[in-house]
Amino acid sequence: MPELPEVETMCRGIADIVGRTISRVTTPPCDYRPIAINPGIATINKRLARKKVSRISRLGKRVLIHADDWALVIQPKMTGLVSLTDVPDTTHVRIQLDFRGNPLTRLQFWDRRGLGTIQLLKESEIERQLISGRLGPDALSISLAEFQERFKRTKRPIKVALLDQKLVAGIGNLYASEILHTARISPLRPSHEISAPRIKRIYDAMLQILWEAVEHEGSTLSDGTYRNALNDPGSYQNQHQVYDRKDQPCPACKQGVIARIVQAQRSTFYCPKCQRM
DNA sequence: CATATGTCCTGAGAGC
DNA sequence: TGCTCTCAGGACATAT
Repeated sequence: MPELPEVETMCRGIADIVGRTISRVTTPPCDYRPIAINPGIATINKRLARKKVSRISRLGKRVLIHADDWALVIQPKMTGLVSLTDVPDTTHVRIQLDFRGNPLTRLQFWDRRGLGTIQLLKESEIERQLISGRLGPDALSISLAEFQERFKRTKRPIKVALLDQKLVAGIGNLYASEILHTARISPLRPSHEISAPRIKRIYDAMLQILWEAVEHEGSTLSDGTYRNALNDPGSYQNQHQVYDRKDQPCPACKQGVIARIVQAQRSTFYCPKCQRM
């Protein structure tokens, strides 16, 4: 489940295509239902062929490939992978970019479950289509003051609020549990009831966890599909304190036992002993 | 407006 | 062994 650290790793992994000229964009034949792609592949190919990639950027959990005044926006969602090297199989490749020059370089977006999406947007449309009303500030750049302000305004449990991309962009189900464990805050606590110093603890934990996870190139879970640009797994899964560790002892307080609960139809893992407030 | 719920999708793993 | 069933969750659509 690519969240901010995994998507950031994907972006860094494809940095080599900056400066390269796209020769063509294709969607390989696929037996599965076609992925959501807008506009169609023929239009995308027409607009991007012969254009030079100017930069790569990330918006929350999306990868943006900029060329000319276009941005190809890839949203990996659950099982998507953007890579210049081998993807797990050839049957779930959803889009491929070929480049002039070295024919071995090609970028593939692979997505087994096909929940991911692909959009081609004018640079000038990014703000209106992707950001305003949809995405809050990025988790790695939001200020403490803005973070406190935003989480003061919702009554939902803090875990559920952390997943709302309109409040802060980039946190997903795995890192939300890890962040709250490091901050020693109960995932059940209504966000607006949490004191400013405790919200600061969550903010600090968010930056610490996300940056550490970026350094570890993300988390590769038991399904093994998430890989970095060299097709190696990430290593942050070895640092997980609570995620998917139900019934194991809490690594922090050594007294509690990790519990799994369900909030907003998502698993939450936490230590009821040391995350009481 | 704020919040809650349903939906999409595939394949791993559980259980019998 | 082979079958059926459940579950994983990001983000949008729709309902309350």
